[in-house]
Amino acid sequence: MNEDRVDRIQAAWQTERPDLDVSPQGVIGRLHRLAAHLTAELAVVYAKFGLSEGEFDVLAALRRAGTPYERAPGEIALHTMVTTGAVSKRVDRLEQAGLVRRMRSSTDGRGRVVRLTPAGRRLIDKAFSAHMANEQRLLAGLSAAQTSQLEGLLKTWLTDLEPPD
Amino acid sequence: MNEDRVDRIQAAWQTERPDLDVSPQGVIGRLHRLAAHLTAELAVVYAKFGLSEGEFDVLAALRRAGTPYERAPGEIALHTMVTTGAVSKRVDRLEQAGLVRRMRSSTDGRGRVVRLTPAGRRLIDKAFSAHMANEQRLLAGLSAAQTSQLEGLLKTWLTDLEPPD
DNA sequence: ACACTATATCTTCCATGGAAGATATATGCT
DNA sequence: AGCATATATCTTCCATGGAAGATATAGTGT
Repeated sequence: MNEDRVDRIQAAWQTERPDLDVSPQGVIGRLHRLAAHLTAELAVVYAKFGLSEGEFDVLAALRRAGTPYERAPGEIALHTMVTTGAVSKRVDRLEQAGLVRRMRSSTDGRGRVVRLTPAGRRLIDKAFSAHMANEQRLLAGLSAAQTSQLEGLLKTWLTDLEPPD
Repeated sequence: MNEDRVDRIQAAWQTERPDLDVSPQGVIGRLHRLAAHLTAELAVVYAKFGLSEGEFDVLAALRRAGTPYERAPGEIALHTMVTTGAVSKRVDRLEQAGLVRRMRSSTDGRGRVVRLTPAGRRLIDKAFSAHMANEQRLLAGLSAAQTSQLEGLLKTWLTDLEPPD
């Protein structure tokens, strides 16, 4: 197969540090570059709906919770892999934009609940459809067989790194 | 195979948006989660050497350039996938720490050259060895065959998304 | 040589998120 | 009940990086 940027990086290390086995970079380096490119491509679509990646993630987490489209901030933090401080600020911005509302938890005085407004629901539904179309496009370079093989390998690895619950 | 977090997210979307094909998330969602976990794990090792990820990347780019371990800031920006503004600040910090020096380019009055100091060279050599050991560890959950299959698929995809030079 | 445009780097301003502290409420123990 | 500890969220401070403007120098056409 043709040489890509990661191959060139590996070749350079091979020359400079022949004592090391740099083969892990073949996987980890490429995964990082892919993630960076994908993130940038996905953000283009979020921006069409006036959203940043973080805001999109929060709306998506609320939307897929199902009616009444609400979750506690701590729960959102877990789903979106950021701290509760970050969630707090994202929710501030979304609330400002009228896409979510903050309410007191009915069961825990310390708790709050973030709920999608009707406008938030409409926006995330449109944005998510466009998001999926975008992801399809980004995967178009792989055949169905390659995609499913890749999915299996990523799942195996992720399960290893991210123990169940 | 067992259900992981991404499966659960997909199942939720399937229920909420049965009109959409959310299969791309099986690959893209997992890739993002993996990248996030790996980034965090790798940063632990950088920190042992007093480095952030960005600083490590700059030192690594200089180190693998070979003697005399120097590159122009713009070149570093390309290699590390950040803007020249970010490189400028990273180099500020590294220079402050005595790990690199900035010099005028001998061939272009506009250009500067960033060069590893002997201390920088020593540090990145130690840090990079530890980094590789860490990457080996993170890949330990996959067999050699799985790793090489995964590498092939990622390379195919990356080549599609990141056209050669 | 001069003017215009292009390029390399740096600077400034802003957005975002993490870490740790602050606050309010819950829970458990005596 | 009362007190200590735990928990949920928010706030504050700081680090980092992007975008666009500022500066210096190159290159190009006349």
